Amino acid sequence: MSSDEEVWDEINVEDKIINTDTLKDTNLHPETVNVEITNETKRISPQQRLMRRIVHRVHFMCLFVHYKKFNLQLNSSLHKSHLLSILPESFLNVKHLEPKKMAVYLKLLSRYLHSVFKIESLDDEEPLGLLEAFQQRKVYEDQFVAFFVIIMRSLGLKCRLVVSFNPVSYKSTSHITNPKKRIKLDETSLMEYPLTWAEVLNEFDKRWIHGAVKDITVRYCAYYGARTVKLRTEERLWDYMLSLNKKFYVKPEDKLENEEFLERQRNETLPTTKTGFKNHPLYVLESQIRQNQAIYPKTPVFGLFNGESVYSRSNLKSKEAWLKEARAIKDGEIAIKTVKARTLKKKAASEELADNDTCPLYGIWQTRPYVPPKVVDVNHGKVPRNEFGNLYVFRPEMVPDDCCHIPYKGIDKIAKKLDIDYVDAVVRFEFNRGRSFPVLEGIIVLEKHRDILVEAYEQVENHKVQSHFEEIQGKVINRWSRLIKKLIIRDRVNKLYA
DNA sequence: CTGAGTGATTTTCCTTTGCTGTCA
DNA sequence: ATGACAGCTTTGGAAAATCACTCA
Repeated sequence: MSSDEEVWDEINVEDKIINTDTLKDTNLHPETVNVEITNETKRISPQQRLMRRIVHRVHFMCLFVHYKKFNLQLNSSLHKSHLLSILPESFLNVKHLEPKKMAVYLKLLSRYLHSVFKIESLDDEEPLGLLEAFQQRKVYEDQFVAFFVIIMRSLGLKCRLVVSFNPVSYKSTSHITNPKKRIKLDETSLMEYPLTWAEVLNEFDKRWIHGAVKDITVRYCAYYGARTVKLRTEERLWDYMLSLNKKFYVKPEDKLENEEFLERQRNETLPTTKTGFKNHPLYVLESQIRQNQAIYPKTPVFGLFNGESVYSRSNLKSKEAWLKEARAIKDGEIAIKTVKARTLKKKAASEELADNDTCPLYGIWQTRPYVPPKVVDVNHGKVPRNEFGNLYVFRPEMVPDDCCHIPYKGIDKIAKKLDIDYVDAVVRFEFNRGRSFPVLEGIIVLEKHRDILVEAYEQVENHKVQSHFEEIQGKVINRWSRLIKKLIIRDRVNKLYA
């Protein structure tokens, strides 16, 4: 980690991206040059902001990948046997200890490991690998924690490597030039759980890496909702990285912990400042309600802040936006709010429709899960379709019963050839030339046709690959035979006339 | 030092079903 | 002939967030 950081420290983000665009802007207003220059120096330019964001992201991803790999190393049986070999016998019997005894045990183990390994800082030297570090009994802090985790895991205890990321922030230069770092083995939280922990603690973002990856920040931040969450700049990137590692089942201890996290969030004390309420994940003040938000129901009131009631937050969405989440508006529901809608330019101005300029918004309590259209008769039936002759499949659950989505390119032609009824699948909308257009990916067919279609598709694809191969093979053979014929001719000519 | 307030600037939100020319 | 496909052009206005600052 420290090596990563050194690398980042060397990059002076500010200096590299000053280009002519910013100068051009200042020159546009010669009469206000002074103002412009002070603004220019005080506020970072869009280019700088972009660069910082990229640096932030790359740093974040490097940390993520580094620790994921690091953690995988900790399961190696070689490391396990090495570490177990230096452990006194008294440490080996650790299963089924009471939480309190466990805490004592962990303290002793930690003390013992400290006596064996010398912890070095990583200032100048190239860090040693885990194996060399073990042999030389010299480790840096990450490795010390790693050894702890290895021992725990080889003794059959569940142990996480907890890593707190502190990627360079793009919000303030001080973070880029002086990243503060604090790594320590925290033993207090070990007391609370029968599970064993090793953690590497850092300033705000705390992540769990353990094959699967999990965000456990809530446990460590007192003001998670009011403060910490807002320091996150790349929530979408994080969600994406997590989704790559998602496990498809929830282990019992995870379930328990997830509940604990929810509980912790709920129990977090109300923010004490107005800014603390701004964009708080749970609470909202009526005066801060946004255009696409509403307070419903008006109970419970969580408390008072400056004489204002504190409510829970609920977002409103348009019918179309709900559909993208596979939810439909219940019958007879009336919009909570109405906002101005963006009416796209009609082809002819005269066709302008008057009723199109508002957008009704609904809350989640006014919706139900989307029910896809039914196949009328499975035996002879056709795939249902909407007024445009296709189907919305924004989410997997939006595929009608007895139907399936085959997302292969070119599969529609095969279905057509086999005379199988199908409809195009609309997976999202995209904007182009000021208008939105559906993006089609694959087709929807009756479930009973799936196998025959996929088989046919594979055959066609195989055939394509095969014929491409044969084409190339033919060319190669042709060239070789021409070359050899010509060589034979040359040889004969040489013999006859040389 | 902290948080409310401020103005300039950036981001988000809303929407929702082509056209044309080229080439195999 | 037919159909696949690339290139086209790149909404737009309002509201809210964000940033970098000031001030109490």
